[in-house]
Amino acid sequence: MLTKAERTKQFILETAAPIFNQKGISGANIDDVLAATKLTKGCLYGHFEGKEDLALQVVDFMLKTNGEKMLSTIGKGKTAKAKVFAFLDFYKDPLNTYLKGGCPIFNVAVESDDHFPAIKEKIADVIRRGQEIFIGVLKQGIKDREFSNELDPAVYAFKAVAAVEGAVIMCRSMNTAKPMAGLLKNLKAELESYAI
Amino acid sequence: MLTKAERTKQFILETAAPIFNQKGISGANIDDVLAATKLTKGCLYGHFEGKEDLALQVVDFMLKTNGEKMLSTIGKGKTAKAKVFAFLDFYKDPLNTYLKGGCPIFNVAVESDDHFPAIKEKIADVIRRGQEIFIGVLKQGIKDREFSNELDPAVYAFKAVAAVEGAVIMCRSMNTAKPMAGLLKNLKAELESYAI
DNA sequence: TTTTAATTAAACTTTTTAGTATATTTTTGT
DNA sequence: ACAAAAATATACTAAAAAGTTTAATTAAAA
Repeated sequence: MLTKAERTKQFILETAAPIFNQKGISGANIDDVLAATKLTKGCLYGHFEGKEDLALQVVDFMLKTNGEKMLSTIGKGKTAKAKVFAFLDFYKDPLNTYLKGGCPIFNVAVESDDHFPAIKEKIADVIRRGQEIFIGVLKQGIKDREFSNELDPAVYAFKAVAAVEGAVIMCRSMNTAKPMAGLLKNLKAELESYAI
Repeated sequence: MLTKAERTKQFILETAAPIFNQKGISGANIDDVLAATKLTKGCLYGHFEGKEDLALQVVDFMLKTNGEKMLSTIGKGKTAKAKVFAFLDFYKDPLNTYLKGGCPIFNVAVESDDHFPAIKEKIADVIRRGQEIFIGVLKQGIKDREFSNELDPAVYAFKAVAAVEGAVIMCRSMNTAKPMAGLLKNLKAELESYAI
């Protein structure tokens, strides 16, 4: 069992995550977190060195959580096609993401791009690992004769992620999930066009 | 000719734009702008009411500039296909965007999503108008027998923008333009598969 | 059931950033 | 050349956010 301190720290991270995901690292502030957790400064500073430390750990928490959810989602698919479809459907309701504020990877990617090099590198790692996994699934699908070898795993994996994530941002801005549905149908149809 | 005041204001906007585009609205600060412009507070506050006013006008400036560049780019294409290709190539070098820091539309979209409703609405308008134009080009292409009517203009337009913009973010994070090349080739090939 | 760990409460200091004021100097358009 | 406009220099104030301190209280693990 977790100690009280560990549970509190976890609770802070869980509560701070949507705040940072929505307002960004620069936009979020300690008082927001204190208000949301209803903890005091003394307590928060007992668990984190300061805002920078908190921000870093919140980012780590969001990436870890996102990775787990994603892996568990695609893990449910037995075939390569099922895994890809599961991935595609992960953000099928972009207005209502499991973590308030959209996809943390891309939110943090945009903000860290130019002036948080350490965080940027973490995001880059996550993206690269995601691509490797996606490509691996597609290659397995080709090996298993699920897909023809006309399918280019690297290109499809990159396109699928870029398109879905770009779509999340567009849909959230326009406040409509509609175009996402058409996109997912299209990306699924494209994959199926390679089915043997 | 512009008055001195108008030229200075324009200069401030031009200089502040990359700062806001890179650091975000929350992350950018007045002193950054003063340092970059080498102007004094008295001067800056003579042209803008405060940071919020500056941020708003910087966003307007970025969106206007982006729109002009984009329109002029696709305007160079004579055929629908050429126009779409021109759009696709707009961010073919995502590490080196005309405005430092990547695409301002998506950067601002991500940041404004949850806590700058007025700016969010501006971005949504820009995205909607962009989609309308893109769809219009594709419809014209179908009308002109450039493309078969199997092509779904709304779906392709949305996918192309989402994918390219998502790719810009991914490439910038990973510090490589490589996957963008594969994506563009693929999106072009897909469009050409509808050529009559 | 202690005693150790965690948390609160409240009043602070510090730092950063935004914003103001004004007399002086420089530039511009006429 | 001159009056108006623009920008500077300097020295502020104000506000917001970060971070500190410590004694008192509460809750948890041994």
